[in-house]
Amino acid sequence: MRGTPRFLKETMTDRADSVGGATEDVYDAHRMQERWLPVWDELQPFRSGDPKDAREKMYVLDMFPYPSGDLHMGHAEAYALGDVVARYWVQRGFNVMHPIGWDAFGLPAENAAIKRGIDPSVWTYENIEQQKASMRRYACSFDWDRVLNTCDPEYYHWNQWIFLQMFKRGLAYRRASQVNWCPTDQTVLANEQVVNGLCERCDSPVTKKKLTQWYLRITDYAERLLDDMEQLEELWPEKVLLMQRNWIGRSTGAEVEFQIDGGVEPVTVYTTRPDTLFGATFFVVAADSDLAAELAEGSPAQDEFVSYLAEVQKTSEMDRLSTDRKKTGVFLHRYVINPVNGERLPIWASDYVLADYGTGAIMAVPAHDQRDLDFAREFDLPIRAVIAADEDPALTGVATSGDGVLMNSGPLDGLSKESAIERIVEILAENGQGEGATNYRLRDWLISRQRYWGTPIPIIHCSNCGEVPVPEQDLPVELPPAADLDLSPKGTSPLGAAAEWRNVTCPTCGGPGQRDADTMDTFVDSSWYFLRFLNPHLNDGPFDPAVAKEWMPVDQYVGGVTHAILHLLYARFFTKVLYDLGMVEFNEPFTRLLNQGMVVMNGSAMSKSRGNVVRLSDELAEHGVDAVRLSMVFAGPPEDDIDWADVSPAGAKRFLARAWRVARDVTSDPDADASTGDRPVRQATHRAIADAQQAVETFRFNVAVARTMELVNVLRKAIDSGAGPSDPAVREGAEAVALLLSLVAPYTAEDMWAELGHEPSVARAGWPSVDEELVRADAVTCVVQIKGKVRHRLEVDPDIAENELRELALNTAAAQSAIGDGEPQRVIVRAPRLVNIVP
RNA sequence: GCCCGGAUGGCGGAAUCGGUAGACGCACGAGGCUUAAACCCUCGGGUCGGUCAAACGGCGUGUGGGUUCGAGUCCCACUUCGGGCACCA
Repeated sequence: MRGTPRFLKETMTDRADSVGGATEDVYDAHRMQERWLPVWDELQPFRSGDPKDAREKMYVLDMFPYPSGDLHMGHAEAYALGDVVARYWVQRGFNVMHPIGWDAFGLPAENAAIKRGIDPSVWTYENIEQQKASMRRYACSFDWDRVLNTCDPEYYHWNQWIFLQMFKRGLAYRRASQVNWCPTDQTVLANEQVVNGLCERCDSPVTKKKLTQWYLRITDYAERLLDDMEQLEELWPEKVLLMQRNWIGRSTGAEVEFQIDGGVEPVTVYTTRPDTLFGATFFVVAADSDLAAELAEGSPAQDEFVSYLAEVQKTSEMDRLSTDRKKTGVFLHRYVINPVNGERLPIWASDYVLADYGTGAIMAVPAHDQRDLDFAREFDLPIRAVIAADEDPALTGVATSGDGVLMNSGPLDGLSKESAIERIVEILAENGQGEGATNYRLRDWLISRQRYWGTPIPIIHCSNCGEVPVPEQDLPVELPPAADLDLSPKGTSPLGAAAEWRNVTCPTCGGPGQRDADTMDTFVDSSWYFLRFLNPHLNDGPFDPAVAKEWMPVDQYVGGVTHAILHLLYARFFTKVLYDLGMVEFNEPFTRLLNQGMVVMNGSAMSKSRGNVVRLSDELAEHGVDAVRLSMVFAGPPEDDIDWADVSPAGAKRFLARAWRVARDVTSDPDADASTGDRPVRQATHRAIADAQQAVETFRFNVAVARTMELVNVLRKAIDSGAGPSDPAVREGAEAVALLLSLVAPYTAEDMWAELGHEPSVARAGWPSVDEELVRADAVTCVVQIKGKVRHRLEVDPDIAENELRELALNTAAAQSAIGDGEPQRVIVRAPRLVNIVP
């Protein structure tokens, strides 16, 4: 201990010498860290690239970090948990690949650059070096030969390459649409950057703006993204699968064609309730759709429509989301014809219909859809019920949307909802007026960003040839130096000002062209990085398909639930695209997924503004790496949040010191024959190993630690007042503790291993084998219940026969007094644990 | 509003299949070691009653009901906390 006065240290050393001659007598976490780090650097116990390695392969992956400053408590938890899994499988004899890299592109680097006038790359690489050093000290079992940074041209080269493959197949395309716009930062925002309608950076209300942007056609994969989740059942948290299902949002219904009165082209609507078609009393198109503008053109309502649209565009996202907002809209003085009954329905434009879902137009059935009803009541439009119900929606203001018998619906009258849907789809199909259809909530992925620090989009715009892909041999398109550019937000990409970089000749016609000035969303980077780890420096492709066949898919992925939707969905999408390109033979990238919770403080997320940030570096300095890691792992189930206020790294350290002293106290030789040792101690040891093994494999790491603690308690007692320090069973137990602890507290485990006379590294020493004979108890306690209440306890042989146990139980005084003279009504025997007597 | 998940001592949490509720730890208390303190070692504790202490008994896993010989675990209703989605037709 660093603060221990000198004279005390000497006293303790004297005592140690008199006991057994151990070189160190005090558990000193910092001494251990200094002692073992260089040894591990030398041994590289977690290198995984040897082609001659015969061990079975296992790919364990932690979500890679964004390099914003040094590691924090969240990292400490995530990497401690991932490390337990990786180190466990190494001990079990697997060839574990456990790589790490940096998700190094992104806005914080650019913000820091603007603020301090330095190059984003300088800030980024400095942080990476700092985090790398911290991870090394934190004893993460990473394979340091596989490090990658997504901001390296050798990495984003392949972002561009994959983008071009998608572009060639029509999966990457540019279109104009309404996007989230931050008026302060003058930039487009991704959906995930809009928090409660506010810009996550500057908190200004987000509005919509029509811009031409690049998209990836993830909606083409909606069906497969949904269906392939079957493979992940039981292997991914149910919660994540559910969130993904909801996000994709499949719905089934029908598309119905409506003729515009006096028009030529029909308009199609999507509805999940085609059975209510006879209840349609008006028609609504999204105010910001092209169709609305076309219909308004030349109509008496044109001026009104134009000012309404302007109003809608100005409306902040926050207001738009408010639930009790009044419905607004404009009557376009145009009509559509209801295909089933020929009725003329007035067409309205409103912002409650979304331009980018379905067809951007709906048939309104106010009696059976709350939104339509609200709108109808606002503008005095007719309401016609077509499903029988007790209440009249026109009077109550509450739409009846449940099941019921159809009425006022011609051929559908008297049918149930289900059969009416079936029937109407048949009728529409026969008349060529519609068909059954499926729709998804999922939208195409907007990937272009007006930012500097990202992957340039490898497209050249040419006035003759249009969008021309940069030839593959010219990749990567590297970022121009930041020094000459103004990175401050101004609504267009900073790259636009890099004239020399931007103006190029068109690869197709040789005429003047301009590079696309936008960069890619950083989620592109993380959508395939797990494949790049296989060959992080490969020059002629993103990865080697043959190597991918050996290692992929990732056996165990570990990361925060914050990425439950976006990152995991995008990575699954990319994997399916690569499958279609013939580059991989699997269609799901992550076989098993473990979501760890967050580290919070006093119930809320740590943040500077709350002033409740616990600094990892302080905790490490005070308690040592192992104690912090152990605290994280022992605090509770990995998927639950950890409240640091409830965690005791001091207690963890106390336990580690206790374990360490047990190893130090062992006096037998390393080759002592355990089978001659004390049987109860041996039983405790083997039971602890068996339980811990089971617990680790089911992610109950806290339980594995508890079993290790129990074993240490048994060993402490055995040494002090039982079998004694020379008993071989005590050595066997201490060695088991070192091996169990090697997953959680690598320094302590290594030091114990050395104290026990073994060579490093304990991390590769192998998992102790369990002797089943020792796991079985010699005697178990059997409870005798009378009507389900415990009245007596018996010590019995674990293999006792049911009859025998029954007799024993019936002969107890408790049973006798309960039964009296007669026969018991019922006796339930569950040998060897329980007998329940019902008198 | 819709969809999920949870609720166990002062606290974090354990508890395969419905079968001894509260493992392990934190905090706390008592004792031992020590001139003393810290460290360390041992012991204690759900709660109410009972007792010098114990034995022993009643109650007890958010609330109310149900199924069962037996429920923290299964079913129904509710309370409450947390998460996701949110005008998706």
